[in-house]
Amino acid sequence: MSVEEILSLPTLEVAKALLGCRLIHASEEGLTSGIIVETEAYLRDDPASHSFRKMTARTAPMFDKAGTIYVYQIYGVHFCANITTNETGIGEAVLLRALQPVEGIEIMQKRRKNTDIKSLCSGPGKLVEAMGIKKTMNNWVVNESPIQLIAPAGNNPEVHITTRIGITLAKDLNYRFYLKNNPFISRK
DNA sequence: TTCCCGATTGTA
DNA sequence: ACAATCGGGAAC
Repeated sequence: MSVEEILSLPTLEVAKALLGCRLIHASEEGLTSGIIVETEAYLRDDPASHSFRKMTARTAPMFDKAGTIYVYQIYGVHFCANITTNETGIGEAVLLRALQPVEGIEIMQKRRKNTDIKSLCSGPGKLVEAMGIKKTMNNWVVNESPIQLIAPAGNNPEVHITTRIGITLAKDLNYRFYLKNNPFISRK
């Protein structure tokens, strides 16, 4: 399946199909990339979603076309990155929660001040920092910017589905997806 | 304009 | 177990 095809799927399917895809950032500092190993879906009728029942200035990127990047600050400390899904006007997105580092590991380690490869991208705030994703990249579009996405060549990986992490509303929905037995996910 | 709190992380 | 830290969004 091509990236274009993946991004045209319903949000929950995108969250699953993004697993195994390669995320690349060709930055000024150099190129970093990793395999997406963990995601979460946020839907429009989902109380835990920033887009729940309304659009605001902050969440506008979630309502843009599929492939738009939504970057927001959390806890006043960290940033998280989402890939928007669905057609323009529908506020849904997939949160990138963990990557398996592939290229530019030294650059990631420099950004993260951390030498343990397992801890480089094992969380939404961690991967954003390691990949050099900035708030200014909010509204960028995948494959129309230095942020690139490449679909996997091989067959379908085995996927685990669980409840989402760190939320209180709608905490029982099984909207979290990760690659089974992958050591680079945020939590077991 | 005030107030509350979160899709987290690193340290104790 | 808990502090760090700040902007969005709702309430007043």
